[in-house]
Amino acid sequence: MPELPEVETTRRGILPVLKNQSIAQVVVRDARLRWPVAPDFARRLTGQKILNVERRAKYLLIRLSNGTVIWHLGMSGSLRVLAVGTPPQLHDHIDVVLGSGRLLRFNDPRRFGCALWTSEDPQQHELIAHLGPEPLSDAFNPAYLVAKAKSRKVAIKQFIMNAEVVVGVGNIYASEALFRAGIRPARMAGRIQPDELQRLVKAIKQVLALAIKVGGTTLRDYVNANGSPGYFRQKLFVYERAGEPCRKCKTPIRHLTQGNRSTYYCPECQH
DNA sequence: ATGGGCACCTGGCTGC
DNA sequence: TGCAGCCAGGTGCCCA
Repeated sequence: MPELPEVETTRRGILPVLKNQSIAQVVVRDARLRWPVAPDFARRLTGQKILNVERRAKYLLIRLSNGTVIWHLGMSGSLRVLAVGTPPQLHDHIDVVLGSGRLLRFNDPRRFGCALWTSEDPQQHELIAHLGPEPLSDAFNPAYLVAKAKSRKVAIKQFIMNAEVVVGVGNIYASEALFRAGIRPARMAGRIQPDELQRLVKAIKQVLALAIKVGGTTLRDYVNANGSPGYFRQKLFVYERAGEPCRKCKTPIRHLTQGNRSTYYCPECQH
């Protein structure tokens, strides 16, 4: 479910609630996530103070006085803030109960998410250390992307979805950014001209920044920390719009499959 | 090194 | 009404 804007929206929602709180209790109802929740997860967290909530790629980093929780929402996960005593529902796998009388509740129907405690520097964690630059940072710039794309034969859409190239660009925003940049998603990355890649860098930054501004995209079940949906769906130009008229030129939007994922583009606006 | 395909899992929708 | 088949915001891993 969540791409970078949804994870960032979640981070901003939970940060003020979690910051400087102590963890009174942790309830793990189902440990069968992508990687099983460690048997000592609850014990490691209980009694710790939450110092900050950061984000790297689509991972939330919950900084505690004794370490860090690396939390990923997978395809269908969400973190919500609720009052202690709120009855758990189906797929509510983990509760982090705070001293304030509120709790952080993790719901994840498909269980592709994970929650890992580490005492080490999370930036050095094997899931995080090898990741490419943050899309909204200066390190992600045209010169970088041009160098990175050189002689790469993968389709540009799969290329920008590769977290080693740039993090945080998922299936929705990859199609949307390519539309905004006017680039066809199936073209080989290494054959895209520098000026086009420059437009693409700009488009990725713009689309992600705008999506964060409006709270992300809710297609089916994404909700933020307050249980509210995101409003970027209204601003989608191509995603899930196959057959519908392009918002710029009225040409029907096309669909294709790349790497087992759906891609959408306008045959008139993208070359 | 690179690219491609599959696996993990549940639920919602479609069409027979 | 029931059910098989297909699809879904991610990403690690295995194979050529």
